[in-house]
Amino acid sequence: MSSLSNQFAKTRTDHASETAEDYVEAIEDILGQQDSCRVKDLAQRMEVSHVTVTRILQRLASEGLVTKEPYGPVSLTPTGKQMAQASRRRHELLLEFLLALGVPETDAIRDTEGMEHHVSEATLRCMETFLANR
Amino acid sequence: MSSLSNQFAKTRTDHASETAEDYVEAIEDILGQQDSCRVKDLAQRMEVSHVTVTRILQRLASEGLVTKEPYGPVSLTPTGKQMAQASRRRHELLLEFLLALGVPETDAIRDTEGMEHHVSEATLRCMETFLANR
DNA sequence: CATTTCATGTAGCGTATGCTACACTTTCGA
DNA sequence: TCGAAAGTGTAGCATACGCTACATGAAATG
Repeated sequence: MSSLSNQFAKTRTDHASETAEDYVEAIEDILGQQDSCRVKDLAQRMEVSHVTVTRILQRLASEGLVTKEPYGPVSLTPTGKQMAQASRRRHELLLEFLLALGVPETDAIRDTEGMEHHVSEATLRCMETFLANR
Repeated sequence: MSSLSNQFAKTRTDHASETAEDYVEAIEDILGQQDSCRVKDLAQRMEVSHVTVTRILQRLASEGLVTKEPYGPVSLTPTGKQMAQASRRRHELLLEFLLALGVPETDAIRDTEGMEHHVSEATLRCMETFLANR
């Protein structure tokens, strides 16, 4: 029961790192489609105002995940890239798993967004096993 | 891709209702174990200060989910009970599913806490089907 | 090259959640 | 029954994220 309570607390203080993961993943994604990632691109993608993006980018920069000059484009640091790729792996694996489970694509995509930050390595491995043996 | 972006936005504004679900579920749980649920019980359970609990309970009361007199115990309204039971169903089903998938109990419990608020009805049904056909 | 337009930055506000410190109620035991 | 202990409330602060409004930089266009 204590692990349960611990998790309640953890969940609540982890929103900042969830946001970090969402952003670095989005940045990597955008950079895979176009040559630069701008505040505007992120604002559109995340459906928030550019102000919110700017502030979050400042925090991510202070955490060493992104680099950005004033009025310049956003890029990922090596640490940021690493986080983005780990996040992406979870994202894609989870989505594939839900689809394999029979979840309609619309729901699977939606659920993946919410769930991806809460899936442990252990669970990911079980999902991989499930996919391999299906 | 737009449903993906929509979900980003939704995820970010849904923390309040996630908290509501956590709390009503915890309250129901506590009331199943003892005759009354106090601020102190919730504070211990959620591992936050009693101040945080008090404030959240005020919000939940204003939303019609709980009732509470000053210095008195907490109880669930019919609406609150309903939310608690729906939340509990998701919780238990998800946990059972993860265990059936082979996830170690410790990880399964932890993951369930984080994921339960992000699992759609569609996915829950698929998990039920999986459990039935295993 | 000037002006308009688009992108970005900053100021300032709101909500939700977290805390410590202090005040007040309730409860319990000497 | 009265004082200490436990529980609860309130004040005030911090962080994260959301916004609008306004200022400024950059880019595009006539």
